Amino acid sequence: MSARTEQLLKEKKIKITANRILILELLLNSSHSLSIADIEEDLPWADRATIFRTLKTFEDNALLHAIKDNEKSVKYAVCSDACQVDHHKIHPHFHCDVCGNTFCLSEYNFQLPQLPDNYTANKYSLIINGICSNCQK
Amino acid sequence: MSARTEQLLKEKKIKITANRILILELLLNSSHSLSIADIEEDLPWADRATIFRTLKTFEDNALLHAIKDNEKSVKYAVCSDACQVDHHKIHPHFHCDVCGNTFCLSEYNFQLPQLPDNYTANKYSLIINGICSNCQK
DNA sequence: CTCAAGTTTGCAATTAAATTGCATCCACAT
DNA sequence: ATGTGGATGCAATTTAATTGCAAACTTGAG
Repeated sequence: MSARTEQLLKEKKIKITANRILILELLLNSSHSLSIADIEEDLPWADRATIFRTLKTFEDNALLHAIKDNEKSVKYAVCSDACQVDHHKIHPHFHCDVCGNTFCLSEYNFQLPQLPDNYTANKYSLIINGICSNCQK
Repeated sequence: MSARTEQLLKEKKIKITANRILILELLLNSSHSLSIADIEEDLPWADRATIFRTLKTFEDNALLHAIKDNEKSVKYAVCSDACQVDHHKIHPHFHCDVCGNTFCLSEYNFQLPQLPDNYTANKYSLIINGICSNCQK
């Protein structure tokens, strides 16, 4: 287990188990967000329900966030440091329509839109669809 | 059939049928976006598959857009005039965590974020979660 | 080090949404 | 008026998300 993995789990007081270590490290080392199916593929011995509940635990503890891009299934990405500073605020993600990957762009700030009167916002989620650098012809 | 409904369908060269008229008018008259289940409830005699395919037709013709908020099912909203001007660009939506409704805020502009090098964007979808004016205590 | 208490896990089953096949029906251009 | 391609209804299927339960773990107290 890497120091970062251990630190993240202890910080959030999440009990350390083999599944959690492996799932978290998979997410930490991935350049893009992963679906439950993606994780199942990378950890074939792991149970879908366990993955599901592990991700839920991580999400409840603000270790990662769920992203709904244009694919059928929800994807998950670990919060970057920048993102963790203010977990509930800004989540820009880029979904490549060619490779289908979704990348976290939490370091790219944007201007929050003005809301109608009496509306209050807790969380902003921005999905940008397009073509990533790898897929440019 | 209202003049607007007829105009929208003819403009997009979509064959006019009873289902399409009713589904489109339902969406046009709704203050918030609707799921397939919502439409089924409002038009109890209508078939789920027909609603599904009707919405798909509308979406393919840029008459409406699909929104994935935090609920289980996808919702649909007719593009506002402002939105239609540049259909593929900006779609801010507000999802109220109390009543569960999702409102289209296409008239509220925001600043597009800067993208990493060699990324190109086709479409931006912004979901804002919070509390709408009706649900404020 | 050992054990109890509370969590997590694996398996199987369920829920619920999205999607499709196919035969029939309908809108509309001619 | 009519033929044709597209639209519809029904039933079934696919697929993702979610839960129940018993067994296996993790951890803190002794």
